Amino acid sequence: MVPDLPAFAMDDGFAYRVPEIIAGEISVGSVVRVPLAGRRIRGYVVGVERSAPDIDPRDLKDVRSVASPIPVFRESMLPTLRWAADHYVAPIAKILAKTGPPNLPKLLPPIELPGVPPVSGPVPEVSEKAAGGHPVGTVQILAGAGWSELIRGTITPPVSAGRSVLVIAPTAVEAGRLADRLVGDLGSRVLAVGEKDNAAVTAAWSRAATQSGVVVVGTLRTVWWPVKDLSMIVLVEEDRPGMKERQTPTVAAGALARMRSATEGPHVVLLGRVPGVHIVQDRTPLKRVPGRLWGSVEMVDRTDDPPGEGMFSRRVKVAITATLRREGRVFVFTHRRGYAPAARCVGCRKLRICPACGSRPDSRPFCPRCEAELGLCPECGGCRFEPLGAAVGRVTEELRRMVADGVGDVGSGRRVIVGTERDLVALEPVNLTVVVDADGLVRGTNYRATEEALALLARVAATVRRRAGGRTMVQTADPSHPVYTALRRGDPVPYLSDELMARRRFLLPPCGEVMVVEVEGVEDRTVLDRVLEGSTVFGPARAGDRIRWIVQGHDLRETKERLRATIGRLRDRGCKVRLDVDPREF
DNA sequence: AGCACGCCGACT
DNA sequence: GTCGGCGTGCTC
Repeated sequence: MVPDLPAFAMDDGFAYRVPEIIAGEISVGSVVRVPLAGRRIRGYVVGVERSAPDIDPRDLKDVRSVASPIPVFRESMLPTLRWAADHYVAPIAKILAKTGPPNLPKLLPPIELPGVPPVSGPVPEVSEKAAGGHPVGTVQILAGAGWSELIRGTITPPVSAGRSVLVIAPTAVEAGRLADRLVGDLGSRVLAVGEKDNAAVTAAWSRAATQSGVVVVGTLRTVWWPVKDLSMIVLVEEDRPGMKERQTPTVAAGALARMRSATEGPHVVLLGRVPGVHIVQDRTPLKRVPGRLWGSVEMVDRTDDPPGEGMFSRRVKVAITATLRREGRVFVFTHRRGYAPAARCVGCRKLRICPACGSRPDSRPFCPRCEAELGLCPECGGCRFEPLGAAVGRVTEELRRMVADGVGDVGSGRRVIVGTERDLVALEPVNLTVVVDADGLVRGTNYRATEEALALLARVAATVRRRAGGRTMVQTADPSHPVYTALRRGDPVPYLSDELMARRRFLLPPCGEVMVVEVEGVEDRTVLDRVLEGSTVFGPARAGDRIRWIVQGHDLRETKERLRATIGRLRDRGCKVRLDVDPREF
């Protein structure tokens, strides 16, 4: 039994005696209540044995009760869960806690499931094998549109064979949208997992754990669920930020799904426009669905512009006004990095201005320039402020000079919409999309900058209505860059192969391992010296209130094992330790 | 995570 | 002399 206490010291767990009366209710994965150090705590059963090998049975304490009528994980999941604890350097209790629902599970009476109308999918051989329970591994589907139909076709054979599937999207909005589309044909088989209502999430979890033939549709959290008869895990755009946990342990849905696939047998089906570089490394089979991955892209070389042209090239300005004249809609994409942040009131959307010095402060309570207390919004008295890319403000201003008041953000209903990455999810298709400064993305300092830029620009280029002759104009000063070549051709794969070669040369992921360690509350910059010996280390360096180390190596398993003890000691001393394994950026 | 046990400084 | 600070260690 592993106590539900987030400390490395609990990893080995403790042995307890199981009283006769509850013996029938206990199995691996049960949540139990046990006495420990003079109090009662919750714990997870990780093994049930006839006798404890190295302890006198008379010294054992009794399990007091079983808290969960359904085990929160299966014995077959334990290798994956242990792997996650090692790989992400997390206490096993923290990992085990992720498998269960937010509240205690409850037994639900089984429901009658509707029939499944037959539909064919893009990878019939994988679907059939999933239906028959014969594992094959991972496949990547490259498709630009119609994702819900593709998923529907892919999951139909296993679901009609009475097996279950898990469909994971990067955001709750996208998962909800997918679930809505699948409900049409699959009805009550679809378990839409929201993010807010804990009772509803618990009910969906309980259903998925006990009744096979269902389709769980949710976000990252569901990748841990002990879905009964799990035959397939579908990951939509596994490389998006939403598919990796932000806090320690920084688990990536894709990595966990692959590990579950290897040990429990479900197939992994990846769906997206631009797969990650690791797809080439792993030789994951690719299935291209007919049709373009994204709309047509036109590069606009800004070095051709006369000086003083402003934010938009002449060609782009002409295209914007022409689109508006034809009653079309325009999306102007910009990004925040490289610009000073500003903030606006969540209530009245007015820009926040410091009453003392007139500067444009961010969301914090004090002015970063003059340190005056900023207080409530002077316009409406609101107390919440959201960061606003200064880029969005400047782009909006410049566009207003061109098209008066037809400019707004997503949801404003205006004909010209200015937005960033986070606005893409809610954006309705447009006739023209403009990328203000693509070079800012491609030339990021991050080792994954170009890969990320291609994936993001592909999503941006997918916002146009293709049938109506829509297109994306990308402003750049470097039009021959390989990312733009891939973008123009509508094919990411050759670029990914080249990028993999470059990574191999520098032992960067996926050809090597990287990990970021951040410690808050220690002054001694040598605390990790001995632990990190043998790996390539960058740092320590200041990162806000923390000290940061970047650790790189061919294989960091031993380093991580040593780190467990050191991190445990640091946390016991009250230091905050953040560990980002396989970081998206460094 | 808690809680006991520990060893040093400021008090009736 | 003791009350109490919270650093180290243990919990079947």
